[in-house]
Amino acid sequence: MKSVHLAFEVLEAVAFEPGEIGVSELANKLRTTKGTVFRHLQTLVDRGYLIQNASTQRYRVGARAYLIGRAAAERVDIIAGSQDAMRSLRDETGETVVISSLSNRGNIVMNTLIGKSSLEIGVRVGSVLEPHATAQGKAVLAFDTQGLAKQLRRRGLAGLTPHTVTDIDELERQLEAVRAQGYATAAEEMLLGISALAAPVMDDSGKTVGSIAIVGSIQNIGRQPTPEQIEAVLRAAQRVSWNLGYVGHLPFEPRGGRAPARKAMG
Amino acid sequence: MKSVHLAFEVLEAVAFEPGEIGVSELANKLRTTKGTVFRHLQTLVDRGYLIQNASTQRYRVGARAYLIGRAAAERVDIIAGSQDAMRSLRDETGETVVISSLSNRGNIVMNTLIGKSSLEIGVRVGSVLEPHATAQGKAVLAFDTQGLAKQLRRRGLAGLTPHTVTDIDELERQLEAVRAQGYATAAEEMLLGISALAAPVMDDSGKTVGSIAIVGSIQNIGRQPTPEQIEAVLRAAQRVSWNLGYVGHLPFEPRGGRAPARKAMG
DNA sequence: ATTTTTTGTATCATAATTCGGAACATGGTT
DNA sequence: AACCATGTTCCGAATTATGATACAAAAAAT
Repeated sequence: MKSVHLAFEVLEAVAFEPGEIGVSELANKLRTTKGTVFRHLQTLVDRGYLIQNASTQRYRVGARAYLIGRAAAERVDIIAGSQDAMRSLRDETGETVVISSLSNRGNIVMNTLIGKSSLEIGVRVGSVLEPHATAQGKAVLAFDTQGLAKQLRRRGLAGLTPHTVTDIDELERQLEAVRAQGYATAAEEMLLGISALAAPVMDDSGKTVGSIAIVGSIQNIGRQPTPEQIEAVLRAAQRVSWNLGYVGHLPFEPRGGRAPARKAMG
Repeated sequence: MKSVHLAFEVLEAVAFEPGEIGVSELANKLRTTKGTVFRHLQTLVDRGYLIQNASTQRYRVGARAYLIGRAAAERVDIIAGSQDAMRSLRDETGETVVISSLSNRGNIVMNTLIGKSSLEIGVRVGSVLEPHATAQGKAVLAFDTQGLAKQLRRRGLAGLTPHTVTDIDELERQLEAVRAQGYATAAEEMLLGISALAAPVMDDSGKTVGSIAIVGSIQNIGRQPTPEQIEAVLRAAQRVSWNLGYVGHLPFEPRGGRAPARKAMG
């Protein structure tokens, strides 16, 4: 479905462009001809997904794109089902809360709630979370059943900071620990000074569909997070999963039963 | 651009469907064949705009549609520029606030903020506002320069309640009043018991691009709204218009404020 | 001012693409 | 077991999108 794919390429290129963009610029960004891009822009304007600035003749995203996004927000389960849990988690921990969703395009940041610290730490919605260098990535990898971890062996692990796990066997060991604990951490593995704590979110079929995480300064979320932080994240993940129809408990037991791993480490 | 149009028809049909929908149902809703619809569904799933429920094999809107919408929310001026004014207006009046945007598909509800009354009155985002039977419609008609009012002559005015204005000349007289006052009202003209008060929103070129309105019970927003309500709506409209780059004042003078220095947004 | 470059838009023949019908597979219902 | 409705696959026909070329107008450069 070539033309449809191209139409969406055009839509996305314009939508994610800050400001406006013209036909020519788009054409060689998408490696096509001006004529083709022009035609696509026209139909998208027709449909209200884009609008053309009458004076500059350049294009920007339009109202209809916003409307289908709103419709989606009500129906994409992990968005609708995480609203309350996000707020609770933010209030309990004070940290920035990040929801990510696993799609065929990777583990994508879907929603965020900025923490209370005076220095605001955020993550851009829509960005792709590195599987091996983020807490969210590891939380999802550990409980994934489609063999995502296998794919990493071929690709290799890029080192983003001195703390990034670049050895695949070391990563596997960490994933084993994540499975045992029910949560994943990543301290300064993506960006120096920033740390995260994440837990997986499951849907009604028990499949891992995303994660909920807190992200903050390494000063607030330590290499070994506090039991309170862990408990709060696990509880939030459980709540969201239940909202998605997940039955039973996540691999951990948030309350009673086996306490979260809290070994006295050297 | 036939296939692209159809692709968006499919996307919209699925996105605005409450719950999930199947290939066959979609095919005769769009008057096409199953094969064609199926192919389109496939490419949309490919791109992440739709997802297929593995167990029911039916389709629903997906994460990417949400992301596009989020990107649009930041760049569609009237959405981004009305956030604060909406909240203020809601707090000042206690009523439900509605933002609408004028597009080639009509005057569309883009965003709402539910009022404080215990009986919640809302308007569905995405719905089309009747030009002649809503305060928002009249506010836009009165200040429109593209001859939207002319088009109504051909179409005629459908009576939705006993209070709907169905005479085109009477409507013209009302529009004249709207131009003089800067605001429009519609008491029980769309739905008995419900009343609204709206003011137009202008962009940097001075064109009317939408409206901001309060909607509520006829008990709270009377046939002749209070000066406080009128003042609040007018001030909100002025604020939003300024945020869109509109220079100078709307046709009224809210309270002797002056326009801020023109500043590019984004 | 005048040329040069770059922009958005229009046209058109070719070729690749999408379409639609029919056939197949599968699961649920009668 | 037969039936019905569903999602999916296949393939020839022809509609449809493509990209080269051309044009107008606005910037940029001379």
